[in-house]
Amino acid sequence: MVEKLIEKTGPAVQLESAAKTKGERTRERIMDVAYESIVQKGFAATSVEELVEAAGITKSGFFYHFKDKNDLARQLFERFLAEDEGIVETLANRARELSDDPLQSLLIFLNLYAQMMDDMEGLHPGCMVASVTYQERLFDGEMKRMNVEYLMRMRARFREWFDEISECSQPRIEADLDALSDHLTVIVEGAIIYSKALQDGGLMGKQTRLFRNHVKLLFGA
Amino acid sequence: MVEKLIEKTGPAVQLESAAKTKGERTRERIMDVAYESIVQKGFAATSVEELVEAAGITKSGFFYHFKDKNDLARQLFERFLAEDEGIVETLANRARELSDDPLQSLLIFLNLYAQMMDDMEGLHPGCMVASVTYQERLFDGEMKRMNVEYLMRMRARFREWFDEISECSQPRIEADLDALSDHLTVIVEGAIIYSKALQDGGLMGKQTRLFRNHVKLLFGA
DNA sequence: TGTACATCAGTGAACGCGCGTTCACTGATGTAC
DNA sequence: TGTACATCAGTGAACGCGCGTTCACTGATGTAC
Repeated sequence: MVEKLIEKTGPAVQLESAAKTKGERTRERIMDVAYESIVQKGFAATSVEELVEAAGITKSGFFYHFKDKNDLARQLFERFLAEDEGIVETLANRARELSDDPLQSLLIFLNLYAQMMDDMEGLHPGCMVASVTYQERLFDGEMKRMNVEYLMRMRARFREWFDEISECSQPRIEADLDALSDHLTVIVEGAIIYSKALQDGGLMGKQTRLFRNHVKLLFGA
Repeated sequence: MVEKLIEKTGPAVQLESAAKTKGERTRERIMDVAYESIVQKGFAATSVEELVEAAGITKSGFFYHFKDKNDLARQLFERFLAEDEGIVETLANRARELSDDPLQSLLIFLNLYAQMMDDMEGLHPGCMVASVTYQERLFDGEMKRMNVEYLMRMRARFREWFDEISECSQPRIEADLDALSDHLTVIVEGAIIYSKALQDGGLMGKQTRLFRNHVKLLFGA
């Protein structure tokens, strides 16, 4: 078992997931059903009772794994943010490999991102951000801080990218690069709400491609 | 009193608001404090108790005005949708008056809309859409239907505008006009979440102006 | 103008249900000697 | 290899609190005659 793990070159998260104990599996099962329920009904409307029923344990079993209900929310949010940033990181790296030109690589990235959304065709982890934001009072300040820091990292990432692009090609009209750096996240968050309301999973990919068009028009030859 | 009302040329809603009875004033006071609380903490986290305390009545007084808690949500959502569409209608009409060219009038509209957001600098009624969407299970199907119909009317409104624009000036690159018609609503919804999370009211106006830039780049000379 | 009745706009107390949380206990698994 | 102990991963029952909701009642205002 140990030898097999050492052969792996993946991140720490993979090592952990391979060496799951019974307790860890249960804990993750709770988090899985909780995630599903929270993005669909919101945190307040998700009861511990229904979670433990879906996870096949008792209520007290839940409190063995989580200090209280907020603790579950915090851990869920943490896991989601890590996943989401992992995806963006992966797609960004792939896009960078496919082109040396920053504009081209961003356009490739946006295509990859939009494609991923098309494939998802249902729940997007980004729901969590909106969920947390709309019920912030329920959660502790730590979650709010995590949320802000996540958004700032996203902003910084795209701001850098746009700075690189600006060095090569100048924008067709004056551009607010800070606002533009937030724009993708804003669009994705909005598209999630919209697609949830209309029950139309194809919307998110389309909205992302509009942002791609925008960038293309702004910096394209 | 009556003569004064007849002189008014405003919409029916103004006539109503001028002839408020005591009960209607209380009802609206409840709705005002409820609105504030719901967009800040969500519907589930807003208790009837705190609402009646803020409104200065007793719990039973609340149930004199509303059948149950969902009834409050439904009435609030109805009021919000009417308000929001009123604003869009007003700004659109003003923009149409200021220019005969559909592209120019849309650009003017977007400026007016962005300016309104700058002035608001805090809560935007659009919060309600996200609030409802994220807690849909709590509400009845009627609210969901209202939400969908609202979004479809917004889509249709902008779709028409873009069709007009397309007749005059052709897009610089191929454009998905349906997606583009949703784009403003998507951006506004996303920007509300973003600005709530970051406590930065200036974001919504900036994000709206990005959409304006997008349209300008796409159809501009 | 006064009286009788109806409606409006609530009050106050109580209820019951579900929720998050606790606590004493337990069988299974792991570890030391 | 067997025994003693510790930790893991829970169980089951109970609790108390707050919430939405109900219901009998009431003072103030409006209306008919």
